[in-house]
Amino acid sequence: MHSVQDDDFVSRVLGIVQTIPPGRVMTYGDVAAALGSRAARAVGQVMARYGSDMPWWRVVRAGGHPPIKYEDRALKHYNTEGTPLVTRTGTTAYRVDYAAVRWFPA
DNA sequence: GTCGTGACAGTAG
DNA sequence: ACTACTGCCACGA
Repeated sequence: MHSVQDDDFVSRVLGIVQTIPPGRVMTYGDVAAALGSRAARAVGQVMARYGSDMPWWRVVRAGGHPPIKYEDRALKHYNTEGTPLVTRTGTTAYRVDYAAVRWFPA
């Protein structure tokens, strides 16, 4: 029978994002890989359009950085959820402790 | 069916 | 650390 999230790429991406537990993160590439695709960019597009209603901050780039235009907002969420961050003194940007919080859907 | 776009990834300088 | 270029895939016009 048909699962709800098998309809389109969009629904599947959203489904994956919602499975990411608090304090954990996944890269765009990993989300795409979880779908069996390499469309990391397409995942970003979906988030930009439909991510408004979901924990988009739990999806980060390969380097561990959140979306470039939303780093401020993401930081607030990380701080709230207790997501381990790695900061370098003298650098403006931070990154999540990717190795420690990396999550892959079961 | 073609073109342009993008909350990306990886490599090179 | 940074920017620049290329490759990749899905979507809208």
